[in-house]
Amino acid sequence: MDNEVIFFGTHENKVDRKGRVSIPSLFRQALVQEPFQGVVVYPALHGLGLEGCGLSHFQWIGRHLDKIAPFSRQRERLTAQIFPKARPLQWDGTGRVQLPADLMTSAGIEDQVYFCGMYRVFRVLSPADHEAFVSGNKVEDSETLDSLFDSIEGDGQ
Amino acid sequence: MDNEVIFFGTHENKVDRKGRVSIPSLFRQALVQEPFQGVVVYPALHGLGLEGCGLSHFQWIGRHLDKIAPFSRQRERLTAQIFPKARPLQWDGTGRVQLPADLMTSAGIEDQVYFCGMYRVFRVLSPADHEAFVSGNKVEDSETLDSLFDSIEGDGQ
DNA sequence: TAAATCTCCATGATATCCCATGATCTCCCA
DNA sequence: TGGGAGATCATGGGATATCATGGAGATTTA
Repeated sequence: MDNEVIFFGTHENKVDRKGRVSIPSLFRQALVQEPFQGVVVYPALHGLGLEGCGLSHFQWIGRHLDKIAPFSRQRERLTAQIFPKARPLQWDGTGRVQLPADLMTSAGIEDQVYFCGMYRVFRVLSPADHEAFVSGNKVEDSETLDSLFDSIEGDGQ
Repeated sequence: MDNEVIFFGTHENKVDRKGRVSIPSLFRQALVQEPFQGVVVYPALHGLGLEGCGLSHFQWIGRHLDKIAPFSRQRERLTAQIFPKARPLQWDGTGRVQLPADLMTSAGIEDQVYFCGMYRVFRVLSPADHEAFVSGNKVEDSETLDSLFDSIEGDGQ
């Protein structure tokens, strides 16, 4: 394939009683060229479940934060939203990672998860959240947060 | 010839009981110069069946998403509409790919499909959908989503 | 020392590879 | 112009590899 990291498709996997999950093979293939053979996982910004990505995309997110004034409340809020709960998870020889208990709790994940490819990132959802996700029923965030996120610019043209 | 990818014609192929389909030889020839020897397939945005294209055209779609604010709701909605159901399918030595079960289900595909060349993309349709497609009877999508996609600009000129 | 984490191996299901077959198409020469 | 040899293509089936998953044992951490 190409060297661009893109996450495709929906993959239903089990969480065993030790909290291990297989990262879908397609996702690992997308990340083979990354220096860190693993994923970074954090609570999703808009409502449902967890979000994950490769380490280098996580660094790219950080660079977007760098565009915001260093001591502003906005920067602090966004940073607080992502980093304290984010974890780099390295997969083992069989492609599994161990989901931290606090992330599982905050996402309502128990013994089954859905991995949803979302271009540069992916979602990790409980069955219930996945159901809501595909049917378009979103849990609404606070308007305040929304407007914060919307204020960050894209790559432009 | 040029290196420009264009899909021509209509091709009727069988889906075997393993879910394999031959990608029409003409389509594969159109993609010989692509780095990824396969196609990306996803539910058609406007109505019927599945849509497919080469990876680089799909990446071009992604680059439009990159123009949208990274954490915005609009970006997330557009992404969620395409990527969780999109799959890169690499063809084997005989030019066949394996159609994922969820895509077959969502497109009502069983043991026979029609490939319709549509310039830069192509359709993969069940016999019934193909019938409706050629006779011009479209199933309409939600207006909301349509207007979202329509708001994305082309390359201009 | 108990709990948690990691490594390694086994297993069933699934997807992929490889070869065979007939049908169609192309090409070349009578 | 016709017809036969060879190539290409779609398709079928068996063999093989990959993947997700479970569990035992080793290693680390608290």
